[in-house]
Amino acid sequence: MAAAARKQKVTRQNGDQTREKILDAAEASFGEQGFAAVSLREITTRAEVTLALASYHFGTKDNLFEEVVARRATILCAERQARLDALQNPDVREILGAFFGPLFDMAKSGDPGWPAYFRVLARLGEGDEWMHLLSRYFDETAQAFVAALQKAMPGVDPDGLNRGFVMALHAMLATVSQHARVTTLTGGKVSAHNLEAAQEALLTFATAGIESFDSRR
Amino acid sequence: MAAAARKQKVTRQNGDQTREKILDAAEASFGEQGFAAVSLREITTRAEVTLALASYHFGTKDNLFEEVVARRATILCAERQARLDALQNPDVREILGAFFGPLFDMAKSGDPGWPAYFRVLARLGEGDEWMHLLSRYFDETAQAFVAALQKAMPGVDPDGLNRGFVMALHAMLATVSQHARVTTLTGGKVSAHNLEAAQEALLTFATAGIESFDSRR
DNA sequence: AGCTTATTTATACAATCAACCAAATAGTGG
DNA sequence: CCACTATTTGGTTGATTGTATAAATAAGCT
Repeated sequence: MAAAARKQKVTRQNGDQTREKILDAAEASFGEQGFAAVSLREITTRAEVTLALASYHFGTKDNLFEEVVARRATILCAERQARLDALQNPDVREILGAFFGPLFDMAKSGDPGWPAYFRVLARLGEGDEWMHLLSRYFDETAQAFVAALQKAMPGVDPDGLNRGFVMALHAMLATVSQHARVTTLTGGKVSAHNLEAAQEALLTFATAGIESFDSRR
Repeated sequence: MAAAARKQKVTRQNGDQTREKILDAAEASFGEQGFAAVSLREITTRAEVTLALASYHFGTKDNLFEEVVARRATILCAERQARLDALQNPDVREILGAFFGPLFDMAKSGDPGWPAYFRVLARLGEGDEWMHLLSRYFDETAQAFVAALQKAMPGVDPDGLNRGFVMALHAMLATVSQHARVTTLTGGKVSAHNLEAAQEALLTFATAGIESFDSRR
């Protein structure tokens, strides 16, 4: 019955449950309002734990934020890499599909944590304060995708390709965070929450955008 | 000699100068750190005025922020609209050029306030808290451009076009705010501050992206 | 000159913040 | 059972926050 493992698990289980509750609450609040606008009190209240537990489990507010980012980053990047590796001689659309796909699947998974997480990521991309987190958790996978694109488009200027990839990245974040701009701009006619249509539009848009750097077309 | 006008101007001139100083400082700080992370004390210190002058001239912090957004929004939208109106039977690339162009011209104008302002705008676009400001100051012009695109691409699904426009918008903001992601991703090989190259890449990327919604191509 | 108004200053306030700490609790291994 | 460790609690600390206010300054107008 693996008594030792169970005992150890039971011992830490309470603590881990608390950790997760705090991370969930922090993720939701950071996604809604951004890092600076959220207080630890708001997070711990939302998580239904006492204030000091945030310090106990995460030390500082900065550290808590990093752990929020890190928690799902690993899952996300692993899935991306797996989809990329499964492709054989992929074209641009397939590569970008492997890059965008996991986000939409997770957004539609029913776990409300994922949409909240994407809003956190979108905010990460707004300033340079947290650039080191983006680099640490996403650059490796991102570079693999850029390399794949380069292979699919031989002879294309790498600088332009990198610029295009980053632009596609921002378009992606604006989409999966379900940012309401497209809704207000159209007077409510287009909903940011229609992920099916958004995914198709994003893939079409980004594929054409990136392929446009190939002068042979 | 319009003595009355001059007198009134002189009376208010001191006040207007401090107003501008506060707006400049607020613009710079908000751009660097975001709304919530900046204190009024930091702004007034930077502007070399006393704290209470912020309250006197702008009332609340929220109001100061709105005036920061509004100040250059009118200039920007007027220039955009003028360039759009100057076009005759424009294609997609020309329309987007009229939309993006003013941003780059102003970024290169030498006034450091413009880059700071673009960083503020980029932050505005990441959350929904300030959506009403975006709507109030930018929607009218933006809708004119969407209409122009629709005219240049008759028969294209308007929803897709709107989605494409918003995606182009986010790519644009990431570009003109000179966000460092492209720099870190490439290990410093591509600089976010190379506006010439960035403008060309953005226009190429966005044009192809939006034209991709035209099924006749 | 005096009266009025706009601007600026210094100061205060109540609320909130992140971080810290000592004590209490509970579950585990010896 | 006892000692040990992880977890949780309640309370405090000193700093910082946005906003408000009363007094001072200056400048224009009659």
